[in-house]
Amino acid sequence: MEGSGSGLDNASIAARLDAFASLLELAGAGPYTARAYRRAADLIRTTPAPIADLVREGRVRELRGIGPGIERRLRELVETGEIAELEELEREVSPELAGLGRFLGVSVRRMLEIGRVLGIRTLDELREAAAAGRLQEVPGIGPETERKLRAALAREPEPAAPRPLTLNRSRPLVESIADALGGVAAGDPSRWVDASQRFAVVCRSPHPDDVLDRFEALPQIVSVVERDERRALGVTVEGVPVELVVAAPERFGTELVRATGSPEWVASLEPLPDAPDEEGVFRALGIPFVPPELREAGFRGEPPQLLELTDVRGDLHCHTTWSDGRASAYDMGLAARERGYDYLAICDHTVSVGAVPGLDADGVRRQGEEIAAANERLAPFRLLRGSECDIRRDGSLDLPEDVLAELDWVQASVHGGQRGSREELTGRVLAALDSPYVSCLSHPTGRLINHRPPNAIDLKAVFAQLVETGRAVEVNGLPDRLDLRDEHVRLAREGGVPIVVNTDAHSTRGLANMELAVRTARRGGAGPGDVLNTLPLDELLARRFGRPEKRFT
DNA sequence: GCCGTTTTCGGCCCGACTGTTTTCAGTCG
Repeated sequence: MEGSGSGLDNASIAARLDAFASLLELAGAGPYTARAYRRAADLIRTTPAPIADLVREGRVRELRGIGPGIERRLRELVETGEIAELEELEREVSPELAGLGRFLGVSVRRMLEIGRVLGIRTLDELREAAAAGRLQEVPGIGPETERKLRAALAREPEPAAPRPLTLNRSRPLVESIADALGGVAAGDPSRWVDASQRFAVVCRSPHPDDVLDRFEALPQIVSVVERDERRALGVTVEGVPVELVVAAPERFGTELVRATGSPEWVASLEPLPDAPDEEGVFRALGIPFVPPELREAGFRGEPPQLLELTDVRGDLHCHTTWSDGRASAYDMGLAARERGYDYLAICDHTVSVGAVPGLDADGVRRQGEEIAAANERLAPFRLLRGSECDIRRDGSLDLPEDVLAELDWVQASVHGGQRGSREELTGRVLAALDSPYVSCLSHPTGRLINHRPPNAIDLKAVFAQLVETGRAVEVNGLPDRLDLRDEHVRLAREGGVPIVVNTDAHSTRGLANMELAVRTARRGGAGPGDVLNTLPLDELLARRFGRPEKRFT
């Protein structure tokens, strides 16, 4: 609301851009044009930066995603209250229906087709038509699509909320600002929260005005929406709010603990004593130092010994050009050796994944020859012959037993049919774990942060089966997976399931995501003793339970 | 229409697959 003299708040502006996007798309504008308007609308809807003010100040283009074209439309909207071309387009089609497509998950074109066939122009009329069972009158809509549309119509629209940032974006965001100000990154990313929403930087200075001025002048800050003596709330070029706290030197530790911990955890320690550093705060509280990853609601007592990145001796899940990776097995091995590892398991996809190139039995064997040759050049470092073997719809594995038996390490994963029922998914995974050749279950819940919810799988049942047969479960370090997530790591660890921290790297750079897997494991309280790939290679291979000798003797 | 550690043009993932439907949108890594 603040400062919007024209009465145009961000939500209204975003709604107009969204409508424009839909109608431009319909009018035959390029798909990238419509996408650009939608992205700008999403940004404007969720940022606390006052867009109307930024337009008047000529600063709106500092936001990433707003260029000269959209700025022109925004200026028109702010100055005249409308976008003339949009009003023109709206004479021809129902803007309400056009906008609905996005909400209901169907294309604008189909939405308007629904309106044309059923002779309706508003959401209320659409609801009536749906209730009257008329949706199937529209060509291309069968019983299944009707069911989905009715379900979507029954949902209440969710209030706009900014998408949380995954760690590959959230950490650089706070770190770049902290570095520029000589401060320390805080907020959710400092605890390695997988989907961060609260961003903060804490600086130490007896002259807060200087720091606050520098913050306002940073190139990555577009707008400062709140400022008082020692605190400011700025909005970055990504539209994300970042809190700056300038602590007096004697209270730096206090403010850092406050800005790092989750609100619930901080509240449980209040009042926080003054101290110049974090250690001083914990000392004054009379409790042991708590690593940032554990500063969550409910944490009490003595922190366990946590896994360190340097404990990890190898990575047990990566891809190569044999499937959808970008580097050869040799290059991946070289990069892993440079990271100080002793081993790396090459686990390319198998054929039934479909959407990516996958290996069949013959491919796995030919790759084995390449890996053997690479090992001669990499020794004593060792590439392991592995597979990310798909768990098919019927719970069977996507490679024949004799091929699986040749491999050193088998990750098993569900790829297709992830929206199946709890019974289906749990059954599939348990059936796959029946095979003695599976070493580790990959990305068990299949979630993709901001894209796909976790599968309906009974993790407790799966964990019980893993414990019984001594197989491991993965913490996948891809920033949008982090699967198992923190709370499931805790569940696995408490159940005695061996954990493996992996990157699922598709390039040599991807191997760096090990830190995300390690931090996620730490958030779940995992120590080196819980994690199999802290072991030397011979011990790791000796720990592969469930091999034929165990099963068949 | 926007953008840049492929920087002022050429990408912006995409192509096979699936379910539902009979032409297309969603899914998957």
